[in-house]
Amino acid sequence: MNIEQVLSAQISEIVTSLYGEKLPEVRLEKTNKDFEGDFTYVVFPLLRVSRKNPQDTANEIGEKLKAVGHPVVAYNVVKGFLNLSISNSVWDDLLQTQWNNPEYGNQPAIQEKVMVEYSSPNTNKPLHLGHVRNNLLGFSIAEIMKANGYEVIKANLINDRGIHICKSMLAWQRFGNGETPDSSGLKGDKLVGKYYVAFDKAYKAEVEAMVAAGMGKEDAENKAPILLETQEMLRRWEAGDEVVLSLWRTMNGWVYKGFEHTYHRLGVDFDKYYYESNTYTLGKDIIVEGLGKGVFYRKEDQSVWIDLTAEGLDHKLVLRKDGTSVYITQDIGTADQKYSEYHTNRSIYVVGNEQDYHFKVLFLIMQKLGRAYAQGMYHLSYGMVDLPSGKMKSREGTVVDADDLLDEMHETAKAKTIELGKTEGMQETDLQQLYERLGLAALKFFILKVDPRKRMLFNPQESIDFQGDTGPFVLYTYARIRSVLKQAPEGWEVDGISHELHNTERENLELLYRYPEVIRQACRDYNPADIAQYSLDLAKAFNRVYNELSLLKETDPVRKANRLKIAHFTANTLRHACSLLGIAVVERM
RNA sequence: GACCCCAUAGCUCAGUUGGAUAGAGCAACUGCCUUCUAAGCAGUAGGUCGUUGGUUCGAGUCCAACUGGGGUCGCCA
Repeated sequence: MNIEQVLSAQISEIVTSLYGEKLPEVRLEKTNKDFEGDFTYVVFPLLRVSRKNPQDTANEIGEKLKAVGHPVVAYNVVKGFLNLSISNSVWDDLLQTQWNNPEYGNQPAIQEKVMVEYSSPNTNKPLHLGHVRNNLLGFSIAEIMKANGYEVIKANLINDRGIHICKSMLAWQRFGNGETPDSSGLKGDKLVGKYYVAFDKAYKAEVEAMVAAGMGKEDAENKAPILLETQEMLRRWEAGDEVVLSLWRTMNGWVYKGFEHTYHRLGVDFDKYYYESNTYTLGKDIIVEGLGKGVFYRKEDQSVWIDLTAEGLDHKLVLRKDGTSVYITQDIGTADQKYSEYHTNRSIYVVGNEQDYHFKVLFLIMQKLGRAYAQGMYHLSYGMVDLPSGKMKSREGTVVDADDLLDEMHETAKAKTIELGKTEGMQETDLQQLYERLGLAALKFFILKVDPRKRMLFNPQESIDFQGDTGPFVLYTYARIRSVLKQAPEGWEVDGISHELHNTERENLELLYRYPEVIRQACRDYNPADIAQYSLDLAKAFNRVYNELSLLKETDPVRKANRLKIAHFTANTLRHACSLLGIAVVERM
């Protein structure tokens, strides 16, 4: 039972005895910084039963709480706010039992499995900043769920087939002259992306020529020879044409190699890969099942639909008139497949908010089909990363390439580090690792500290900060603590009776105390930003301690030991929080 | 046209289930390194929380309308 629960129970009991009314729940808040106290109880809602003014009501409760003896040692009342000060022994107890616990914050294992599907790239172009946000969110959510006791399966559903890949393939056939990643030195995904752009260029030229020759624009867009040829290529792919399949395998192979490189550098990984070339036929049998159950209906043209007007949505096509599947057909089939393989209690889809409607429909369909697991499906819908000029568009080249960005971050980290000149005597390999980790930390923090649901702005003209509320700041605080601890003399960990805590120490401990709840909250909200914001608060709190008080030079051995324990505890927690964000700490910077 | 999301300081973002005088960082300005890492700390300045109503002891937070931005809307994924 934590302190809030103890307090809530005490208050509940006091209120019942004073006013004879049982409270549904007692809500405590963290006391505002400008007031004395640790927790605040707002008494306004109580006035109805206390029949006294706010001051008297609060005083009455405060007096009784204090009389209990623990944990409240003092209180004050401002208007209707009852501010409670908690005994130092609470913080001391936390410190002595947890300061050296590297697992602090982790929740006990629960018997629940969750699949987190993220990344899910198309294989016709390289990854850009939008994918980076997806990857970082997916990875972080997976880590957060693990810390909350879930068994997590990270899945990547690769969109490896379809008209867009055929576009790259056709353009390569036509303009590529046999170019390969080896022959050109280009990363595989970049090479394929290059031909995707080449296709678009050739296509636009054809359309333009046809329009100039007098054809209507829409007509031209549908009848451009290069497009017709691409559609023919897709038909041959579906028919199992070995020539097409072989080219498809080769080019996808290049892309996977390129992706693997970027994933590895980003530090994300997967337990399970799904390929749409395998899953795109799934779901048709479920459509039949749904027709039998009356969930779907068939139109005269043989296409199959679901009527969701009762749910405030629309009619939605689930199978084309020619019997081929659409996007949602696959997702219906894949959902069943995932469940039959893993029997997950929850399934999280990390996908952009442009697909909000799609997932709303998908989840409804699974429910109507009577799938019990539908209850645990969740769409982690995140906003786009916009540029000052607007949306990123691959075809138009207005994208921030993931690899380029990572290189840039590395170089910036290097320049800043050299400028500060604190890395004397470090090995070259260690320095390279430092630059890479710093650059990644800056990027990851920049992305993860904002609410996933909101769209965010990235300005390539302004480099991502290394100062202020940033990843490097958190790493700096960690490295600073490590540096101090390295210099601490042997045997500093003396035990002793608790003493009066300095304000900054107390605030540091209060934050440490909150960490497990932050982890639970981040899981409830599916929001890594909770962790990021918290780690900033914690780092700031420690830096205040550091600036106001001596650690190594403290003469009182017990105070010194406790202060170093706070430092150690903070470092552990920062490292833990960083790991949930996919950020690796550095021992020195 | 219908539906969904968003709007907080010059910029980028926080703001717990409705609570006290709306907070950080960046940019600007002022202090603090012959003492544990100054990628830090302390401070100054910067706000009609898009607008107008409503709900109530209390609204940045909830409701409605409006304005502005983004997204989606039967055969791309």
